[in-house]
Amino acid sequence: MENNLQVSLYKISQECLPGLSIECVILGYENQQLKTLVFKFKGELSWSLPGGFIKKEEDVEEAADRIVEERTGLKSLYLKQFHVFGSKNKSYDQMGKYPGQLDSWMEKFGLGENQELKDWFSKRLVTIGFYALVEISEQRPEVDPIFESCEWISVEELPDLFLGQNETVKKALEHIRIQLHYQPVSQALLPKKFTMSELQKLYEILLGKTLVRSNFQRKMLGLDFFIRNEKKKTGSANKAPFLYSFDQEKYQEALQQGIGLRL
Amino acid sequence: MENNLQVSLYKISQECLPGLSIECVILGYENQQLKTLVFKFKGELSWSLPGGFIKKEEDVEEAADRIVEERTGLKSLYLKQFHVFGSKNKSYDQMGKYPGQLDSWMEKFGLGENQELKDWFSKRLVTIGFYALVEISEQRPEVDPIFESCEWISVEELPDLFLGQNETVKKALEHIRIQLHYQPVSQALLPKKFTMSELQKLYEILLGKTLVRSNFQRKMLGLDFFIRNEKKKTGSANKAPFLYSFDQEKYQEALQQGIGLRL
DNA sequence: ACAAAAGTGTTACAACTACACCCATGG
DNA sequence: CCATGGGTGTAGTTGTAACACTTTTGT
Repeated sequence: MENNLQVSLYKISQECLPGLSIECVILGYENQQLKTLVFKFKGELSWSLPGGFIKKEEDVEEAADRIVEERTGLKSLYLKQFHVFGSKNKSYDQMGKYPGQLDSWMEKFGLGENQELKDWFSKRLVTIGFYALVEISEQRPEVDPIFESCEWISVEELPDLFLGQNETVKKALEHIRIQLHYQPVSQALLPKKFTMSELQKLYEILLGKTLVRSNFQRKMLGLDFFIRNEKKKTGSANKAPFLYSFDQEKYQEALQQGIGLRL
Repeated sequence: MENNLQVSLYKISQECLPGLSIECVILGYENQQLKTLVFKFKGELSWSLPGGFIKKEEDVEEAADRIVEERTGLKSLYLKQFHVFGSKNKSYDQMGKYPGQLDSWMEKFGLGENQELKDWFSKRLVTIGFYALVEISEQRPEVDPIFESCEWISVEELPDLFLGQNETVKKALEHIRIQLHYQPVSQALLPKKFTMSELQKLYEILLGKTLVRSNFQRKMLGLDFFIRNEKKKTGSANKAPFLYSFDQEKYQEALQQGIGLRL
Protein backbone atom coordinates (compact mmCIF):
# COMPACT_ATOMS: atom_id res chain seq x y z
CA MET A 1 0.00 0.00 0.00
CA GLU A 2 2.57 2.53 1.13
CA ASN A 3 4.77 1.30 -1.65
CA ASN A 4 2.03 1.71 -4.18
CA LEU A 5 1.56 5.23 -3.05
CA GLN A 6 5.24 6.01 -3.42
CA VAL A 7 5.27 4.54 -6.89
CA SER A 8 2.21 6.41 -8.04
CA LEU A 9 3.43 9.71 -6.64
CA TYR A 10 6.80 9.17 -8.23
CA LYS A 11 5.09 8.49 -11.50
CA ILE A 12 3.22 11.76 -11.19
CA SER A 13 6.42 13.69 -10.60
CA GLN A 14 7.88 12.15 -13.73
CA GLU A 15 4.91 12.41 -16.04
CA CYS A 16 3.31 15.69 -15.11
CA LEU A 17 3.93 19.39 -15.56
CA PRO A 18 5.63 20.80 -12.46
CA GLY A 19 4.18 23.61 -10.43
CA LEU A 20 0.79 23.49 -12.07
CA SER A 21 -2.11 21.72 -10.42
CA ILE A 22 -5.82 21.30 -10.83
CA GLU A 23 -8.37 21.55 -8.06
CA CYS A 24 -11.94 20.42 -8.55
CA VAL A 25 -15.07 21.63 -6.88
CA ILE A 26 -17.29 18.67 -7.62
CA LEU A 27 -20.82 19.82 -7.03
CA GLY A 28 -23.91 17.71 -6.76
CA TYR A 29 -27.46 18.20 -5.73
CA GLU A 30 -29.16 15.97 -3.22
CA ASN A 31 -31.96 16.34 -0.69
CA GLN A 32 -32.52 19.89 -1.82
CA GLN A 33 -28.96 20.80 -0.94
CA LEU A 34 -25.99 21.76 -3.04
CA LYS A 35 -23.13 19.55 -1.97
CA THR A 36 -19.48 19.29 -2.78
CA LEU A 37 -17.25 16.27 -2.59
CA VAL A 38 -14.42 16.58 -0.09
CA PHE A 39 -11.76 14.12 0.98
CA LYS A 40 -10.34 13.51 4.39
CA PHE A 41 -6.61 12.98 4.83
CA LYS A 42 -5.55 9.77 6.48
CA GLY A 43 -5.24 10.14 10.20
CA GLU A 44 -5.90 13.84 10.13
CA LEU A 45 -8.92 15.94 10.69
CA SER A 46 -8.34 18.17 7.72
CA TRP A 47 -10.29 17.98 4.51
CA SER A 48 -9.37 18.77 0.96
CA LEU A 49 -10.88 19.23 -2.44
CA PRO A 50 -9.82 16.57 -4.91
CA GLY A 51 -7.04 17.66 -7.20
CA GLY A 52 -4.26 16.47 -9.41
CA PHE A 53 -1.63 17.25 -11.96
CA ILE A 54 -1.52 17.62 -15.72
CA LYS A 55 0.39 15.08 -17.74
CA LYS A 56 3.00 16.42 -20.09
CA GLU A 57 1.16 15.02 -23.08
CA GLU A 58 -2.34 15.93 -22.06
CA ASP A 59 -4.58 18.93 -22.61
CA VAL A 60 -5.51 20.73 -19.43
CA GLU A 61 -9.20 20.02 -20.01
CA GLU A 62 -8.44 16.35 -20.55
CA ALA A 63 -6.54 16.32 -17.28
CA ALA A 64 -9.51 17.75 -15.43
CA ASP A 65 -11.77 15.10 -16.94
CA ARG A 66 -9.38 12.38 -15.94
CA ILE A 67 -9.00 13.67 -12.41
CA VAL A 68 -12.72 13.91 -11.82
CA GLU A 69 -13.15 10.46 -13.24
CA GLU A 70 -10.39 9.05 -11.04
CA ARG A 71 -12.05 10.50 -7.99
CA THR A 72 -15.71 9.87 -8.60
CA GLY A 73 -15.45 6.82 -10.80
CA LEU A 74 -17.73 8.30 -13.41
CA LYS A 75 -17.40 10.80 -16.19
CA SER A 76 -18.74 14.17 -15.32
CA LEU A 77 -21.47 15.54 -17.48
CA TYR A 78 -20.21 19.03 -17.17
CA LEU A 79 -16.81 20.38 -16.31
CA LYS A 80 -15.51 23.89 -16.55
CA GLN A 81 -12.49 25.86 -15.50
CA PHE A 82 -13.44 28.96 -13.61
CA HIS A 83 -10.37 30.56 -12.07
CA VAL A 84 -6.62 30.38 -11.69
CA PHE A 85 -5.34 30.63 -8.15
CA GLY A 86 -1.90 32.09 -8.49
CA SER A 87 -0.85 33.33 -5.10
CA LYS A 88 2.91 33.09 -4.67
CA ASN A 89 2.42 31.52 -1.24
CA LYS A 90 0.60 28.43 -2.35
CA SER A 91 2.36 25.08 -2.13
CA TYR A 92 1.80 21.62 -0.75
CA ASP A 93 4.34 22.47 1.89
CA GLN A 94 1.58 24.62 3.35
CA MET A 95 -0.76 21.67 3.81
CA GLY A 96 -2.57 21.17 7.04
CA LYS A 97 -2.75 23.81 9.68
CA TYR A 98 0.88 24.82 9.80
CA PRO A 99 3.43 25.36 7.07
CA GLY A 100 6.61 23.35 6.81
CA GLN A 101 4.94 20.02 7.39
CA LEU A 102 6.17 18.40 4.24
CA ASP A 103 8.85 16.29 5.92
CA SER A 104 6.58 14.84 8.56
CA TRP A 105 3.86 14.32 6.02
CA MET A 106 6.18 12.37 3.74
CA GLU A 107 7.35 10.30 6.64
CA LYS A 108 3.84 9.50 7.73
CA PHE A 109 3.02 8.10 4.32
CA GLY A 110 6.25 6.13 4.15
CA LEU A 111 7.71 8.20 1.39
CA GLY A 112 11.08 8.32 3.10
CA GLU A 113 13.80 10.61 1.87
CA ASN A 114 12.93 10.60 -1.80
CA GLN A 115 14.44 13.88 -2.94
CA GLU A 116 12.59 13.99 -6.23
CA LEU A 117 9.24 13.72 -4.50
CA LYS A 118 10.28 16.29 -1.97
CA ASP A 119 11.28 18.74 -4.67
CA TRP A 120 8.04 18.13 -6.48
CA PHE A 121 5.82 18.75 -3.50
CA SER A 122 7.70 21.72 -2.10
CA LYS A 123 7.29 23.68 -5.33
CA ARG A 124 5.13 26.72 -5.53
CA LEU A 125 1.82 25.77 -7.11
CA VAL A 126 -0.34 27.60 -9.55
CA THR A 127 -3.74 25.99 -9.43
CA ILE A 128 -6.41 25.91 -12.06
CA GLY A 129 -9.84 25.64 -10.46
CA PHE A 130 -12.48 23.56 -12.19
CA TYR A 131 -15.97 22.89 -11.17
CA ALA A 132 -17.73 19.71 -12.08
CA LEU A 133 -21.46 19.29 -11.92
CA VAL A 134 -22.64 15.75 -11.35
CA GLU A 135 -25.71 13.92 -10.33
CA ILE A 136 -24.92 12.52 -6.92
CA SER A 137 -27.13 9.46 -7.21
CA GLU A 138 -25.16 8.30 -10.24
CA GLN A 139 -21.74 8.72 -8.70
CA ARG A 140 -19.69 6.13 -6.85
CA PRO A 141 -16.75 8.06 -5.46
CA GLU A 142 -13.59 6.07 -4.97
CA VAL A 143 -10.98 6.99 -2.43
CA ASP A 144 -7.33 7.65 -3.17
CA PRO A 145 -4.59 5.95 -1.15
CA ILE A 146 -3.60 9.16 0.59
CA PHE A 147 -7.15 9.82 1.68
CA GLU A 148 -9.13 8.03 4.31
CA SER A 149 -12.62 8.77 3.14
CA CYS A 150 -14.71 11.16 1.15
CA GLU A 151 -18.03 12.74 1.73
CA TRP A 152 -20.64 14.90 0.05
CA ILE A 153 -21.04 17.91 2.29
CA SER A 154 -23.45 20.77 1.88
CA VAL A 155 -21.66 23.90 0.73
CA GLU A 156 -23.29 25.70 3.63
CA GLU A 157 -21.67 23.43 6.18
CA LEU A 158 -18.17 22.89 4.83
CA PRO A 159 -15.42 22.37 7.38
CA ASP A 160 -12.16 24.27 7.05
CA LEU A 161 -10.37 23.06 3.95
CA PHE A 162 -6.69 23.68 3.71
CA LEU A 163 -5.25 26.89 2.39
CA GLY A 164 -7.51 28.75 0.04
CA GLN A 165 -9.95 25.99 -0.70
CA ASN A 166 -12.97 27.41 1.08
CA GLU A 167 -12.35 30.47 -1.07
CA THR A 168 -12.13 28.17 -4.09
CA VAL A 169 -15.57 26.77 -3.42
CA LYS A 170 -16.95 30.23 -2.84
CA LYS A 171 -15.53 31.47 -6.11
CA ALA A 172 -16.92 28.48 -7.98
CA LEU A 173 -20.38 29.20 -6.63
CA GLU A 174 -20.18 32.85 -7.59
CA HIS A 175 -19.17 31.81 -11.05
CA ILE A 176 -22.00 29.35 -11.41
CA ARG A 177 -24.49 31.89 -10.20
CA ILE A 178 -23.43 34.41 -12.81
CA GLN A 179 -23.28 31.81 -15.56
CA LEU A 180 -26.59 30.26 -14.66
CA HIS A 181 -28.29 31.72 -17.70
CA TYR A 182 -25.47 30.87 -20.08
CA GLN A 183 -24.41 27.38 -19.08
CA PRO A 184 -26.39 24.16 -18.73
CA VAL A 185 -26.06 24.16 -14.98
CA SER A 186 -29.46 22.79 -14.09
CA GLN A 187 -29.22 20.08 -16.69
CA ALA A 188 -25.96 18.86 -15.23
CA LEU A 189 -27.12 18.86 -11.64
CA LEU A 190 -30.55 17.34 -12.10
CA PRO A 191 -31.47 13.86 -13.23
CA LYS A 192 -32.60 13.42 -16.83
CA LYS A 193 -36.19 13.81 -15.75
CA PHE A 194 -37.20 16.16 -13.00
CA THR A 195 -40.16 18.05 -11.67
CA MET A 196 -40.60 21.80 -11.74
CA SER A 197 -40.37 21.85 -7.95
CA GLU A 198 -36.96 20.26 -8.09
CA LEU A 199 -35.81 22.76 -10.66
CA GLN A 200 -37.18 25.58 -8.56
CA LYS A 201 -35.42 24.42 -5.40
CA LEU A 202 -32.17 24.31 -7.32
CA TYR A 203 -32.64 27.84 -8.59
CA GLU A 204 -33.50 29.00 -5.12
CA ILE A 205 -30.32 27.54 -3.73
CA LEU A 206 -28.13 28.90 -6.48
CA LEU A 207 -29.68 32.35 -6.36
CA GLY A 208 -30.01 32.38 -2.61
CA LYS A 209 -33.61 33.51 -2.51
CA THR A 210 -37.08 32.06 -2.54
CA LEU A 211 -39.20 32.22 -5.65
CA VAL A 212 -42.95 32.11 -6.12
CA ARG A 213 -43.90 28.63 -7.19
CA SER A 214 -46.67 29.39 -9.64
CA ASN A 215 -44.81 32.14 -11.45
CA PHE A 216 -41.60 30.18 -11.62
CA GLN A 217 -43.38 27.35 -13.32
CA ARG A 218 -44.97 29.49 -15.98
CA LYS A 219 -41.81 31.43 -16.69
CA MET A 220 -39.78 28.29 -17.11
CA LEU A 221 -42.28 26.50 -19.27
CA GLY A 222 -42.67 29.68 -21.27
CA LEU A 223 -39.02 29.37 -22.27
CA ASP A 224 -40.10 26.54 -24.48
CA PHE A 225 -37.17 24.20 -24.15
CA PHE A 226 -38.72 21.68 -21.81
CA ILE A 227 -40.29 18.42 -22.84
CA ARG A 228 -43.18 17.24 -20.73
CA ASN A 229 -43.04 13.54 -19.99
CA GLU A 230 -45.22 11.14 -18.03
CA LYS A 231 -46.28 11.97 -14.52
CA LYS A 232 -44.31 11.02 -11.48
CA LYS A 233 -45.81 8.87 -8.79
CA THR A 234 -44.72 10.52 -5.60
CA GLY A 235 -46.21 7.99 -3.24
CA SER A 236 -47.63 10.80 -1.18
CA ALA A 237 -51.04 12.28 -0.87
CA ASN A 238 -51.00 14.89 -3.57
CA LYS A 239 -51.33 15.49 -7.25
CA ALA A 240 -48.69 13.74 -9.32
CA PRO A 241 -46.39 16.26 -10.97
CA PHE A 242 -45.19 16.00 -14.53
CA LEU A 243 -41.62 15.03 -15.18
CA TYR A 244 -39.78 17.34 -17.52
CA SER A 245 -36.58 16.99 -19.49
CA PHE A 246 -34.54 19.36 -21.61
CA ASP A 247 -35.05 19.66 -25.32
CA GLN A 248 -31.34 19.59 -26.13
CA GLU A 249 -31.46 21.61 -29.29
CA LYS A 250 -33.68 24.38 -28.01
CA TYR A 251 -31.94 24.47 -24.64
CA GLN A 252 -28.51 24.93 -26.17
CA GLU A 253 -29.82 27.60 -28.48
CA ALA A 254 -31.39 29.50 -25.62
CA LEU A 255 -28.17 29.34 -23.59
CA GLN A 256 -26.25 30.74 -26.52
CA GLN A 257 -28.31 33.90 -26.32
CA GLY A 258 -28.50 33.80 -22.57
CA ILE A 259 -31.78 32.98 -20.89
CA GLY A 260 -33.30 36.41 -20.39
CA LEU A 261 -35.33 35.85 -17.26
CA ARG A 262 -35.79 38.10 -14.33
CA LEU A 263 -35.90 35.90 -11.27
CA MET B 1 20.68 45.65 -28.69
CA GLU B 2 20.80 41.98 -29.59
CA ASN B 3 22.89 41.48 -26.50
CA ASN B 4 20.36 43.24 -24.34
CA LEU B 5 17.69 40.98 -25.70
CA GLN B 6 19.72 37.88 -24.94
CA VAL B 7 20.37 39.09 -21.42
CA SER B 8 16.75 39.94 -20.75
CA LEU B 9 15.48 36.65 -22.14
CA TYR B 10 18.06 34.76 -20.14
CA LYS B 11 16.93 36.61 -17.06
CA ILE B 12 13.36 35.54 -17.75
CA SER B 13 14.37 31.92 -18.05
CA GLN B 14 16.09 32.16 -14.69
CA GLU B 15 13.51 34.15 -12.77
CA CYS B 16 10.21 32.87 -14.05
CA LEU B 17 8.02 29.80 -13.73
CA PRO B 18 8.64 27.48 -16.66
CA GLY B 19 5.88 26.36 -18.98
CA LEU B 20 3.37 28.87 -17.75
CA SER B 21 2.74 32.08 -19.65
CA ILE B 22 0.36 34.99 -19.67
CA GLU B 23 -1.28 36.45 -22.74
CA CYS B 24 -3.09 39.76 -22.63
CA VAL B 25 -5.94 40.98 -24.73
CA ILE B 26 -5.58 44.69 -24.12
CA LEU B 27 -8.81 46.28 -25.19
CA GLY B 28 -9.52 49.91 -25.71
CA TYR B 29 -12.26 51.98 -27.21
CA GLU B 30 -11.59 54.64 -29.79
CA ASN B 31 -13.49 56.19 -32.69
CA GLN B 32 -16.49 54.07 -31.85
CA GLN B 33 -14.49 50.90 -32.30
CA LEU B 34 -13.31 48.26 -29.90
CA LYS B 35 -9.61 47.83 -30.49
CA THR B 36 -6.94 45.52 -29.20
CA LEU B 37 -3.25 46.15 -28.95
CA VAL B 38 -1.13 43.84 -31.11
CA PHE B 39 2.59 43.72 -31.71
CA LYS B 40 4.46 43.03 -34.91
CA PHE B 41 7.54 40.81 -34.86
CA LYS B 42 10.72 42.30 -36.20
CA GLY B 43 11.15 41.64 -39.87
CA GLU B 44 8.10 39.44 -40.07
CA LEU B 45 4.57 40.03 -41.09
CA SER B 46 3.08 38.14 -38.20
CA TRP B 47 1.40 39.76 -35.24
CA SER B 48 1.09 38.71 -31.66
CA LEU B 49 -0.74 39.60 -28.49
CA PRO B 50 1.54 40.90 -25.76
CA GLY B 51 2.47 38.28 -23.23
CA GLY B 52 5.01 37.30 -20.66
CA PHE B 53 6.01 35.02 -17.84
CA ILE B 54 5.37 34.87 -14.13
CA LYS B 55 8.24 35.45 -11.76
CA LYS B 56 8.87 32.79 -9.17
CA GLU B 57 8.17 35.24 -6.37
CA GLU B 58 5.18 36.96 -7.85
CA ASP B 59 1.44 36.39 -7.74
CA VAL B 60 -0.09 35.58 -11.09
CA GLU B 61 -2.28 38.68 -10.93
CA GLU B 62 0.73 40.81 -10.12
CA ALA B 63 2.50 39.36 -13.12
CA ALA B 64 -0.36 40.30 -15.39
CA ASP B 65 -0.34 43.85 -14.03
CA ARG B 66 3.38 44.11 -14.58
CA ILE B 67 3.20 42.74 -18.11
CA VAL B 68 0.45 45.12 -19.15
CA GLU B 69 2.36 47.97 -17.63
CA GLU B 70 5.58 46.97 -19.38
CA ARG B 71 3.80 46.94 -22.70
CA THR B 72 1.53 49.96 -22.48
CA GLY B 73 3.53 52.08 -20.13
CA LEU B 74 0.56 52.70 -17.88
CA LYS B 75 -1.26 50.83 -15.20
CA SER B 76 -4.46 49.30 -16.37
CA LEU B 77 -7.61 50.30 -14.62
CA TYR B 78 -9.11 46.90 -15.00
CA LEU B 79 -7.52 43.54 -15.54
CA LYS B 80 -9.05 40.14 -15.32
CA GLN B 81 -8.15 36.56 -16.10
CA PHE B 82 -10.72 34.90 -18.26
CA HIS B 83 -9.44 31.53 -19.48
CA VAL B 84 -6.60 29.05 -19.40
CA PHE B 85 -5.44 27.80 -22.76
CA GLY B 86 -4.06 24.38 -22.07
CA SER B 87 -3.75 22.59 -25.36
CA LYS B 88 -0.86 20.14 -25.32
CA ASN B 89 0.29 21.45 -28.71
CA LYS B 90 1.01 24.99 -27.67
CA SER B 91 4.60 26.15 -27.52
CA TYR B 92 6.77 28.97 -28.79
CA ASP B 93 8.29 26.48 -31.15
CA GLN B 94 5.02 26.78 -33.02
CA MET B 95 5.47 30.50 -33.60
CA GLY B 96 4.95 31.95 -37.03
CA LYS B 97 3.26 30.06 -39.75
CA TYR B 98 5.12 26.79 -39.51
CA PRO B 99 6.27 24.76 -36.54
CA GLY B 100 9.88 24.00 -35.83
CA GLN B 101 11.09 27.51 -36.42
CA LEU B 102 12.70 27.98 -33.07
CA ASP B 103 16.26 27.54 -34.32
CA SER B 104 16.00 30.03 -37.15
CA TRP B 105 14.12 32.43 -34.92
CA MET B 106 16.82 32.33 -32.29
CA GLU B 107 19.46 32.85 -34.91
CA LYS B 108 17.66 35.82 -36.37
CA PHE B 109 17.62 37.55 -33.03
CA GLY B 110 21.25 36.72 -32.37
CA LEU B 111 20.52 34.36 -29.54
CA GLY B 112 23.05 31.86 -30.83
CA GLU B 113 23.26 28.38 -29.38
CA ASN B 114 22.17 29.18 -25.85
CA GLN B 115 20.83 25.83 -24.70
CA GLU B 116 19.06 27.21 -21.69
CA LEU B 117 17.07 29.64 -23.79
CA LYS B 118 16.33 26.94 -26.31
CA ASP B 119 15.01 24.64 -23.61
CA TRP B 120 12.92 27.41 -22.17
CA PHE B 121 11.26 28.35 -25.43
CA SER B 122 10.71 24.86 -26.74
CA LYS B 123 8.69 23.87 -23.69
CA ARG B 124 5.01 23.22 -23.88
CA LEU B 125 3.13 26.28 -22.68
CA VAL B 126 0.03 26.57 -20.61
CA THR B 127 -1.26 30.10 -21.05
CA ILE B 128 -3.42 32.14 -18.77
CA GLY B 129 -5.46 34.64 -20.76
CA PHE B 130 -6.12 38.05 -19.26
CA TYR B 131 -8.01 40.91 -20.68
CA ALA B 132 -7.20 44.46 -19.80
CA LEU B 133 -9.55 47.33 -20.40
CA VAL B 134 -7.89 50.68 -20.90
CA GLU B 135 -8.68 54.08 -22.20
CA ILE B 136 -6.71 54.36 -25.40
CA SER B 137 -6.19 58.11 -25.24
CA GLU B 138 -4.33 57.74 -21.95
CA GLN B 139 -1.99 54.99 -23.10
CA ARG B 140 1.49 55.35 -24.54
CA PRO B 141 2.45 51.86 -25.62
CA GLU B 142 6.13 51.08 -25.61
CA VAL B 143 7.66 48.48 -27.86
CA ASP B 144 9.71 45.50 -26.73
CA PRO B 145 13.07 44.72 -28.32
CA ILE B 146 11.77 41.64 -30.12
CA PHE B 147 8.93 43.59 -31.64
CA GLU B 148 9.11 46.14 -34.39
CA SER B 149 5.94 48.07 -33.68
CA CYS B 150 2.57 47.89 -32.09
CA GLU B 151 -0.83 49.02 -33.14
CA TRP B 152 -4.37 49.36 -31.93
CA ILE B 153 -6.45 47.35 -34.36
CA SER B 154 -10.19 46.98 -34.40
CA VAL B 155 -11.24 43.54 -33.21
CA GLU B 156 -13.26 43.24 -36.39
CA GLU B 157 -10.21 43.63 -38.60
CA LEU B 158 -7.54 41.65 -36.79
CA PRO B 159 -4.89 40.01 -38.96
CA ASP B 160 -3.92 36.40 -38.32
CA LEU B 161 -2.22 36.18 -34.96
CA PHE B 162 -0.07 33.19 -34.27
CA LEU B 163 -1.44 29.94 -32.98
CA GLY B 164 -4.61 30.29 -31.03
CA GLN B 165 -4.52 34.00 -30.46
CA ASN B 166 -7.44 34.98 -32.67
CA GLU B 167 -9.36 32.45 -30.63
CA THR B 168 -8.01 34.08 -27.50
CA VAL B 169 -9.41 37.45 -28.51
CA LYS B 170 -12.72 35.89 -29.45
CA LYS B 171 -12.96 34.16 -26.09
CA ALA B 172 -12.14 37.37 -24.25
CA LEU B 173 -14.91 39.18 -26.07
CA GLU B 174 -17.42 36.44 -25.29
CA HIS B 175 -16.42 36.68 -21.68
CA ILE B 176 -16.81 40.41 -21.55
CA ARG B 177 -20.15 40.22 -23.22
CA ILE B 178 -21.50 37.81 -20.62
CA GLN B 179 -19.97 39.75 -17.74
CA LEU B 180 -21.16 43.09 -19.00
CA HIS B 181 -23.81 43.35 -16.31
CA TYR B 182 -21.54 42.13 -13.54
CA GLN B 183 -18.24 43.88 -14.16
CA PRO B 184 -17.40 47.56 -14.55
CA VAL B 185 -16.63 47.15 -18.22
CA SER B 186 -17.97 50.44 -19.47
CA GLN B 187 -16.31 52.35 -16.69
CA ALA B 188 -12.94 50.94 -17.62
CA LEU B 189 -13.27 51.58 -21.34
CA LEU B 190 -14.75 55.04 -21.21
CA PRO B 191 -13.18 58.26 -20.00
CA LYS B 192 -14.22 59.52 -16.57
CA LYS B 193 -16.90 61.65 -18.15
CA PHE B 194 -18.83 60.51 -21.16
CA THR B 195 -22.07 61.10 -22.99
CA MET B 196 -24.95 58.67 -23.24
CA SER B 197 -24.26 58.31 -26.95
CA GLU B 198 -20.76 57.14 -26.25
CA LEU B 199 -22.04 54.66 -23.72
CA GLN B 200 -24.64 53.45 -26.16
CA LYS B 201 -22.13 52.95 -28.97
CA LEU B 202 -20.01 50.88 -26.62
CA TYR B 203 -22.94 48.70 -25.66
CA GLU B 204 -23.86 48.28 -29.30
CA ILE B 205 -20.38 47.10 -30.13
CA LEU B 206 -20.14 44.74 -27.19
CA LEU B 207 -23.59 43.29 -27.76
CA GLY B 208 -23.30 43.32 -31.53
CA LYS B 209 -26.61 44.97 -32.21
CA THR B 210 -28.10 48.41 -32.55
CA LEU B 211 -30.20 49.90 -29.80
CA VAL B 212 -32.86 52.57 -29.87
CA ARG B 213 -31.32 55.78 -28.68
CA SER B 214 -34.20 57.23 -26.70
CA ASN B 215 -35.02 54.02 -24.87
CA PHE B 216 -31.41 53.27 -24.11
CA GLN B 217 -30.99 56.62 -22.47
CA ARG B 218 -34.01 56.27 -20.24
CA LYS B 219 -33.18 52.73 -19.22
CA MET B 220 -29.62 53.65 -18.30
CA LEU B 221 -30.51 56.77 -16.39
CA GLY B 222 -33.25 54.82 -14.68
CA LEU B 223 -30.58 52.60 -13.15
CA ASP B 224 -29.73 55.50 -10.94
CA PHE B 225 -25.98 55.16 -10.71
CA PHE B 226 -25.01 57.95 -13.04
CA ILE B 227 -24.05 61.44 -12.02
CA ARG B 228 -25.02 64.19 -14.41
CA ASN B 229 -22.27 66.76 -14.87
CA GLU B 230 -21.91 69.90 -16.95
CA LYS B 231 -22.72 69.82 -20.63
CA LYS B 232 -20.20 69.02 -23.27
CA LYS B 233 -19.42 71.51 -25.99
CA THR B 234 -19.33 69.39 -29.09
CA GLY B 235 -18.36 72.18 -31.47
CA SER B 236 -20.99 71.00 -33.89
CA ALA B 237 -24.38 72.27 -34.77
CA ASN B 238 -26.51 70.43 -32.29
CA LYS B 239 -27.71 70.35 -28.76
CA ALA B 240 -24.91 69.92 -26.23
CA PRO B 241 -25.21 66.60 -24.43
CA PHE B 242 -24.69 66.15 -20.72
CA LEU B 243 -21.56 64.47 -19.53
CA TYR B 244 -22.16 61.62 -17.13
CA SER B 245 -19.92 59.78 -14.73
CA PHE B 246 -20.39 56.75 -12.51
CA ASP B 247 -21.50 57.07 -8.94
CA GLN B 248 -18.91 54.63 -7.63
CA GLU B 249 -20.84 53.40 -4.66
CA LYS B 250 -24.14 52.86 -6.40
CA TYR B 251 -22.45 51.42 -9.50
CA GLN B 252 -20.55 48.80 -7.55
CA GLU B 253 -23.64 47.89 -5.61
CA ALA B 254 -25.66 47.44 -8.78
CA LEU B 255 -22.94 45.26 -10.34
CA GLN B 256 -22.95 43.07 -7.27
CA GLN B 257 -26.55 42.17 -7.96
CA GLY B 258 -26.09 42.19 -11.69
CA ILE B 259 -27.63 44.95 -13.75
CA GLY B 260 -30.97 43.47 -14.70
CA LEU B 261 -31.60 45.11 -18.03
CA ARG B 262 -33.04 43.65 -21.15
CA LEU B 263 -31.17 45.24 -24.05
C1' DA C 1 -34.05 79.55 -39.83
C1' DC C 2 -32.11 75.15 -40.48
C1' DA C 3 -29.85 70.77 -39.63
C1' DA C 4 -28.39 67.71 -36.33
C1' DA C 5 -28.29 65.54 -32.20
C1' DA C 6 -30.14 65.52 -27.27
C1' DG C 7 -33.79 64.83 -24.38
C1' DT C 8 -38.81 63.80 -23.22
C1' DG C 9 -43.68 61.90 -24.01
C1' DT C 10 -46.91 58.58 -25.52
C1' DT C 11 -49.09 54.44 -26.59
C1' DA C 12 -49.43 49.61 -27.22
C1' DC C 13 -47.72 45.54 -25.75
C1' DA C 14 -45.09 42.11 -23.09
C1' DA C 15 -43.38 40.50 -18.70
C1' DC C 16 -43.64 40.06 -13.83
C1' DT C 17 -46.02 39.92 -9.10
C1' DA C 18 -49.18 38.32 -6.09
C1' DC C 19 -52.78 35.82 -5.08
C1' DA C 20 -56.86 33.12 -5.88
C1' DC C 21 -58.70 29.16 -7.61
C1' DC C 22 -59.22 24.47 -9.34
C1' DC C 23 -57.27 19.67 -9.98
C1' DA C 24 -55.33 15.16 -8.84
C1' DT C 25 -53.81 11.87 -5.46
C1' DG C 26 -53.29 8.87 -1.31
C1' DG C 27 -54.59 8.28 3.14
C1' DC D 1 -63.52 13.83 1.79
C1' DC D 2 -59.70 16.10 3.28
C1' DA D 3 -54.91 17.47 3.32
C1' DT D 4 -51.26 18.27 0.23
C1' DG D 5 -48.91 19.83 -3.43
C1' DG D 6 -49.42 20.53 -8.75
C1' DG D 7 -51.24 23.39 -12.35
C1' DT D 8 -53.79 27.48 -14.29
C1' DG D 9 -56.30 32.15 -14.29
C1' DT D 10 -56.35 36.89 -13.60
C1' DA D 11 -55.89 41.80 -12.24
C1' DG D 12 -52.67 45.26 -11.29
C1' DT D 13 -48.16 46.75 -11.91
C1' DT D 14 -43.92 47.47 -14.09
C1' DG D 15 -40.81 47.22 -18.08
C1' DT D 16 -40.02 47.48 -23.03
C1' DA D 17 -40.43 48.85 -28.06
C1' DA D 18 -41.40 52.00 -31.37
C1' DC D 19 -42.00 56.36 -32.79
C1' DA D 20 -43.41 61.17 -32.44
C1' DC D 21 -42.42 65.38 -30.45
C1' DT D 22 -39.76 69.18 -28.30
C1' DT D 23 -35.30 71.41 -27.07
C1' DT D 24 -30.76 73.06 -27.78
C1' DT D 25 -26.84 74.28 -30.42
C1' DG D 26 -23.54 76.06 -34.34
C1' DT D 27 -23.66 77.49 -38.83
